[in-house]
Order: sequence, then C-alpha cells, then structure tokens
Amino acid sequence: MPDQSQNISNQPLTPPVFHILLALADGEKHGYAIMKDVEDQTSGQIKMGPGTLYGSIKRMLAGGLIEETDERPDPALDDERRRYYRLTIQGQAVVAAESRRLALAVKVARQKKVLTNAEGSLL
Amino acid sequence: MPDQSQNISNQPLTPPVFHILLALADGEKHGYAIMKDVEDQTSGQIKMGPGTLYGSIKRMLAGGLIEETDERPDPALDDERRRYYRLTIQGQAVVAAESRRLALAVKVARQKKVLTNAEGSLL
DNA sequence: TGTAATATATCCGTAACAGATATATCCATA
DNA sequence: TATGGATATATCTGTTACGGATATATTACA
Repeated sequence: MPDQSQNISNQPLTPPVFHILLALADGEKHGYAIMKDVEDQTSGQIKMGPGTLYGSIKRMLAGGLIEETDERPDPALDDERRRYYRLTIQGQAVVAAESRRLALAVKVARQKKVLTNAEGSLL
Repeated sequence: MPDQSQNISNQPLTPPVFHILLALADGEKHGYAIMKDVEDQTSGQIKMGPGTLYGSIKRMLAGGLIEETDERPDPALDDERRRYYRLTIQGQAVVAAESRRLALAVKVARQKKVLTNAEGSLL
C-alpha cells in the first residue's frame, strides 16, 4: 500500500475535487447528490459525469479528504443504493485552504481589472 | 491539423493555465516573468516548474488563448532569449469567465461557512 | 407497466501535469 | 576576467487524473 497521507499541502486542487469538497462542506451527501449540488452551485455550467465523480471520490477516500458514513437517514426516505460521504478533518482544512487560495486569485483578477469590483467581491 | 478553436467554453481551466492567463492580464510578459509573477501573486505558494510553464504555453498558443508578440522592448533593456506573450481576445474572454466562475465558487464557500465573510470578499 | 430519473461502478483513451535534464546567456563581483 | 548564480527557454517522459462510454439495477410516477 502506497503512502497517501500528506494532504495538508497548499497545492492547488483540481476543479472536480474542489467542487466535491465544497458540495460536502455543509453536510454529508451521497454521490449523485454531490453531482446535482455541483450543477446547482455553478448554475448548470459544470456537469460532472460519473467517470469524474466516482473516480474522484475513490481518490479522495484514499487521500483521506472524505470518508464514508455508516449513518443512514430515516429508512422511509432512504435509498439502499446510496453511499454517503462526509469531509474528514483534513478535508475541512483543505477546502478552507483552497477557498482562501481562490479568493486571493479573484482579488488579483480584480486588481488587474479582469473583473469589476462588484463581480469580484460580492458578485 | 486538429480543430482547436472552440475555447469560448465555460469549462473550468486547470490552475496552471488560469494563473498564466492572469499573469498576462495586465500586459505582455515573457515566460520566465510569468513564472515569477505566479509565484508573487500566490505569495510563494505556487511555484511553477519549466515543464508546466512551457508545456502550458505551447498548449495555450495552439488553443488560441495567447499569442507571441513581435514587439521588443527598448534594445538596451532587452534580452534576446526572451519570448513575449500576450492574451488574445479569446484569452481575455476566457480569463474573465474563469474569474467569474471562481468568484462564484468563493461566494458558495462563504455561504457554506467555509470562509468568513472577510476572507471571502475582501480578504 | 413502462419509462424516465436516480444511483453506482468500471473501463480506457487522452490530455495535462511536473520533475529531470539540457543548454545557453546575462550580470555582479571577487 | 573568471566564476557562479540567476535568468531564460526547451524537451523528454512517467504518472496521474479527467471524462466519455458503457453497464446494471432500483425507484418513482404516470
């Protein structure tokens, strides 16, 4: 088994990984719900196919960014096929660090007049 | 020769490509200056090696995001080794679109309490 | 009952990254 | 003027990750 345990780094995340982390930032979700969440959050701009979704999930599990949960919702509302994931402590740290990194990039974009102030700060 | 001409898309850019576009957003630069600009802009967090830099430049030229310029600066200050690049109209549009996309992602991060308001808006 | 949406999984071709390596020039200073 | 470090570009290549295609099964609803 290869190492896989130093993800505290400030290396930029790939967009799919970042969007999955962000989707899980306000609570656990199952894969398909993550997919929909990303689509909603980006106003339909980004549509993640199953290859990207489940491939990324696998890597993120191995990298310790997310973990699968045992807890199932109210059986009446449940769907046995679903697999729920949540952020690990590390995942929380990584998504926060990446968000700060992106906020900085947006700030630079604003300074370079790529965006108006309105677009860059409050949108 | 393959197609290579529909880069108006909203597909997320890879971090290296985005940073190079951003480096060129306030004026033409040569490769090495782009590298330094990225390092500065990210407070030293991101250091782009030559493989990533020149490989990305090659792809971005082919994709019509940037173009090489003929104009040389004051011969006294020039260095013949340098090759200068600038954004194309398309490159300008793409960097603006990507910046907006990232600003939106930061907004979502703020909404999900991943960042404080201060971090997310003005840093 | 049929069919569209939900849900997960894997396969695999392609693209991109990123370190290593190579080469050459510029410039300050010993 | 020599020498070394920073500047500057280029390519090679192993590894990773993306992302479309495909497969399969279940749920929900008309």
